[in-house]
Amino acid sequence: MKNPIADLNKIFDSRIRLGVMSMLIVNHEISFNDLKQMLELTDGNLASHLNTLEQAEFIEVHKGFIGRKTSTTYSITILGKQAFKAHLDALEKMINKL
Amino acid sequence: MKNPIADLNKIFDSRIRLGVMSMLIVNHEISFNDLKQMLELTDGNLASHLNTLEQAEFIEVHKGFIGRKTSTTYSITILGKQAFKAHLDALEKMINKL
DNA sequence: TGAAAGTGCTTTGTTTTTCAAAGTTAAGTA
DNA sequence: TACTTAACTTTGAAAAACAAAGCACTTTCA
Repeated sequence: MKNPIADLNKIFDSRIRLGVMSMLIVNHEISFNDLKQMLELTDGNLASHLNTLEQAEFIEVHKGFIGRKTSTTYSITILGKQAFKAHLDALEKMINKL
Repeated sequence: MKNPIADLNKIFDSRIRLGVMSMLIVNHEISFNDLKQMLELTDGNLASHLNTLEQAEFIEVHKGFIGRKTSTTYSITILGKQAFKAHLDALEKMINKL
């Protein structure tokens, strides 16, 4: 039998990063603030997880405005989509031995 | 909208513990050694994760023998089964907004 | 105009988690 | 008696998670 966890992506071990990715798969673009509120995180905590995802090139940042207020939004990259789907597939495989 | 990660169990953030649980859901009883080999872990690392799961009362230990050799085996508890299933449900819900 | 509040960070420092490696105990084997 | 295997525990180091505070900038409100 094969190691069942070998294909799970270490980056997605984190509930928070998993949450960010799942939100970004559903909504094309989400603001920092919305992520913060939905996931109930402090600024620093969220920022560091977003940073990890950005380093991995799984998400992209867009600096913009809403009216005249600054607004930073995030979206998933193609690479991120692939990695996330691969992770979900691996999870599914691991579990569907049930 | 509700916090999508609120129902994910922190204990299952770990790939390793996730792997242990998924193996124990499939196979009623597994030895330390088999887990070690399947998940490709060092003794200490596996032992500590098993310990975490045991503390949470998600798994049970059975000290026994194979022939005259000692053999420690592990099995999932009812609580563990519930917690794992709840976690998988939460994951599914989170993801099935796709 | 000036204080307060919001956005999106970075910095700081603590706590927690993760691991590998080495040591340990107890039993089995050559 | 030495060596091996099983299943740990201990140690220690590195990485990760996190809250809180600070910061730069802007807008809003009294």
